[in-house]
Amino acid sequence: MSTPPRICWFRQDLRLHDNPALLAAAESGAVLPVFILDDGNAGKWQCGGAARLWLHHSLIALNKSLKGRLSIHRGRAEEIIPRLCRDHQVTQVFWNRCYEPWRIERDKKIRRRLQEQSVDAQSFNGSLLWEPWQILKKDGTPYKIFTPFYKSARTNKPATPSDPLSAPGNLVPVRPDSDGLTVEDLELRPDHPWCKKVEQHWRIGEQGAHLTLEEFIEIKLDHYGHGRDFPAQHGTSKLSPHLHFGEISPRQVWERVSEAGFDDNIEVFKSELGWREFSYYLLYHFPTMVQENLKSQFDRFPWWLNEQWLQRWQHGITGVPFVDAGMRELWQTGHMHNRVRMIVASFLVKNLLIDWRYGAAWFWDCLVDADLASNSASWQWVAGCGTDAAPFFRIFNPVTQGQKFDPDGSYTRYYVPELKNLPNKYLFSPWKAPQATLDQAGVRLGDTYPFPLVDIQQSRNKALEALKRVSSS
DNA sequence: TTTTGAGTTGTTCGA
DNA sequence: GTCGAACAACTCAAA
Repeated sequence: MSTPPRICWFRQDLRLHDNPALLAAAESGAVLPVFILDDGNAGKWQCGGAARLWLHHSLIALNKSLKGRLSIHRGRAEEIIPRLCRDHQVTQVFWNRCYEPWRIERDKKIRRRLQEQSVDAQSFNGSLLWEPWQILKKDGTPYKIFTPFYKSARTNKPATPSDPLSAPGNLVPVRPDSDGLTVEDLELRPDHPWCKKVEQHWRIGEQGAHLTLEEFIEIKLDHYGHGRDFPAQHGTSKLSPHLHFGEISPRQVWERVSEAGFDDNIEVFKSELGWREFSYYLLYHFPTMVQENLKSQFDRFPWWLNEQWLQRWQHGITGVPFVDAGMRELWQTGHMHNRVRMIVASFLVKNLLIDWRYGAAWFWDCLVDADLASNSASWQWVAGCGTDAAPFFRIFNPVTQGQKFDPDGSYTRYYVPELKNLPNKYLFSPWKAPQATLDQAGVRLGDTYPFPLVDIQQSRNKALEALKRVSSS
């Protein structure tokens, strides 16, 4: 090897196409592609269980695209990257930017160390449509409300995001034979039957991401605005885990749906990409939001942690069928339909009065698309402590929501089969069913299916009282 | 500085 | 069954 390779450090961008760091690295000569599992720096925010399973397969796919040359490591990146540079006489390192507070800190440290050993480090935008620092109010401070943020992003800046890049045409990945670990060595996939169950729902990797996008555009996009609300219809894009790991970029998604035309459905879908951007934007400007209430009045909120209630929520045995269906979907697939996420979250926070952080932690471990920005921002939104959160009186009624958005009950019956013989009228509130109806459906409350943990009306009123006290001070 | 209108996704009650 | 109004008060963004 005459000239030393350049390092392309893969992080949340496990793809070859529209990868600006990779393209720059491949511009002249060989590339040493690197991945590091850096649990030490991530600490509490290391990749959760379900996401690790995803990562396992995504790395296998990426490694394959790189002809098996991905150099895989585990440990502290601020030690590994400089060491690789020394070992292989590397003088240039390329990566795409990440926005989690711990990653920003770490990357700064690495940049300094590389500078000390005269290695040039360059970073790029590979995972956002707009950089968080590009979009500010006239007074130079960041937006806190989605609508003006999104409007500003789409009008003041380049109205459409920049075009995606192609994959490098001349990619020569190199990896010294003895270097690094295998994907299996990272032990991301536990030996557990749960894995097989989750895996069958997904096509993981860059190719799978594009298949998923094309299918979405083909089949679901033209009624997305309405269809996305009905969990039994599978009307959402299911792109979130692909986007989280960067198997596909938001620029690529934006461009493809733009090519599909212009109508309300496409605009609604684009605004969902906008919400993803806004979550990253908030995380960048308000990094404490992963742990702290964005509205500090909520520091006084009388959360009440009932461990048993929390566990029953986690395992989908709250006795409220629509909530249980969602929690079981999460457990079985590593995913939950967006509308149902709002409902189970609202139930935890506003009916059980359990702190949103416990809910966020459970989602973090169970979701294949667990994303620090989206997870934190969305939980704060539901709990009402986010900057532009829902009005305090907006509390989802899990019975009404079930009747409205799972009208034939097929989603709920699928995940809560012990109620499958109940008529629609009582499917979402079995506690109201006459005894004869329960008997006929083979349901024995308190035995085959639990009584509800709380009374929906009473717990709602309790939350309203608490919220009233928090906001008037 | 002051003012004005608006703020993802709801529910309930009463006409 | 359908429809509109009420549900707090506050903060944000822009004029």
